[in-house]
Amino acid sequence: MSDSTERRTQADRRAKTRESVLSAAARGLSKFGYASLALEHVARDAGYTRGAVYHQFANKEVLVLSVVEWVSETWDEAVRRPALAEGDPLVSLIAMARGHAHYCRRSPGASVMLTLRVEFTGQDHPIGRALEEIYGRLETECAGLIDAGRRTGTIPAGPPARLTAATYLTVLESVGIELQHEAPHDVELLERAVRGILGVAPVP
Amino acid sequence: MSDSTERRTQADRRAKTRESVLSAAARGLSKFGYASLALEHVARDAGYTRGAVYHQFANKEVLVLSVVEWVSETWDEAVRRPALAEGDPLVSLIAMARGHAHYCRRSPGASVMLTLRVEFTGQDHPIGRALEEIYGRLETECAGLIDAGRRTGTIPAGPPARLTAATYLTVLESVGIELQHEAPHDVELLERAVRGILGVAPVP
DNA sequence: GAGTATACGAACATCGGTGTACGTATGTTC
DNA sequence: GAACATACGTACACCGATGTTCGTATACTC
Repeated sequence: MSDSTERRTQADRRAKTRESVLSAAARGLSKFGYASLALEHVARDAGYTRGAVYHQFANKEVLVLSVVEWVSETWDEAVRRPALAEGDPLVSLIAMARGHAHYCRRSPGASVMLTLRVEFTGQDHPIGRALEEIYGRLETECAGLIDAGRRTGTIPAGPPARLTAATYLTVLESVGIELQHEAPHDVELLERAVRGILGVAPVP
Repeated sequence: MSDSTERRTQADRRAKTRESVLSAAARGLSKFGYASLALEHVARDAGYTRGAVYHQFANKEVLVLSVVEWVSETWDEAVRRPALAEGDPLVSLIAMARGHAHYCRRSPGASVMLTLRVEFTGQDHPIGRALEEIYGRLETECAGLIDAGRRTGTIPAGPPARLTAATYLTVLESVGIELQHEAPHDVELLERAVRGILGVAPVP
């Protein structure tokens, strides 16, 4: 009988377990944050015990770092790349905002990143450093887009590109999460905020 | 000898201790959040031991609730009231944003509130409820301002006032904190974001 | 100034959570 | 199918942090 509990190969079994645990850990992190995240709860939520979790991940820190990496890659594919595929810098920045709002609707990924960032900023911790790395790269890239748009003339002059980019990203994150269950106004309000930061006129 | 360690009356002594502990707890919360906040660290930072803390506050939860109340009242006086003193609703909303940016520069209060809100949203916890209470009132008030401004015509139509207010407050909080060490661009970028959300033209 | 209340420190009991050691069951290789 | 490797569960040791108890010093009352 080809029951659902049938997992033939070990690689399959391993992959399925890791995915379940990563997903449960992501949900847990978005609700409880790192410090209050109990691996017992994560394991239960994934349908296993802590033994399985510790078999797949060396420790709590490694598990969460894996979640961060996983979320980061997912977001890259779903939001960043499609937005960058647009030709114009301004169009890219707005597309990224709208794409992010849609991403927040269906994935706890953004909540995970925000929660961890709030928890670890100002600390000296591997997870904090991993987040800084990811956000730093993104900030640099967005600053580049802003600079390009300003040279082209589609984006008016304003505060330093780096700070404008930091503001842009912070707003993306917080507003996307705040309004994640308020479609369709999430997209509308996020675009309004972003246009304001960039200094371009409101949509008509 | 009138040394600095001289505290005559008991009420004075008590008040001084409570203030020191509250202030240390606020700094600690903004850095570590609730779960990772060790009362040993707070007491040390305030110049006492845990014994003093537990003498003044029943437990960790009560201490943090006191911090929340204290921050809330401080913010009210420094930011909300002066802004509401302005006649026009739109002017009030912008004044509140600018005032908040200044508040973030000098006080960890906003960081405390953000950290706690991220940590407790989605939980059923007294601290979470206290925050909901405070933010709910503020949101209602801001929604009222937006409605008023729209009736007057200084604020153009847009998404529901309640959601617009929620977005406004989220942005206030996150941007204020993100740029707290980036004067003078903090005020500039925060005003840009807020104007965008409200749908009013960028400042010239 | 003797007695009482308040402020604070020190030591202890307790608990939730992490990480580890070990046992069992399910695949894999020859 | 026998020997081995991998997946997972169970039980235990350990640690940090909370909250409580009790002792001591400082302020108030009469």
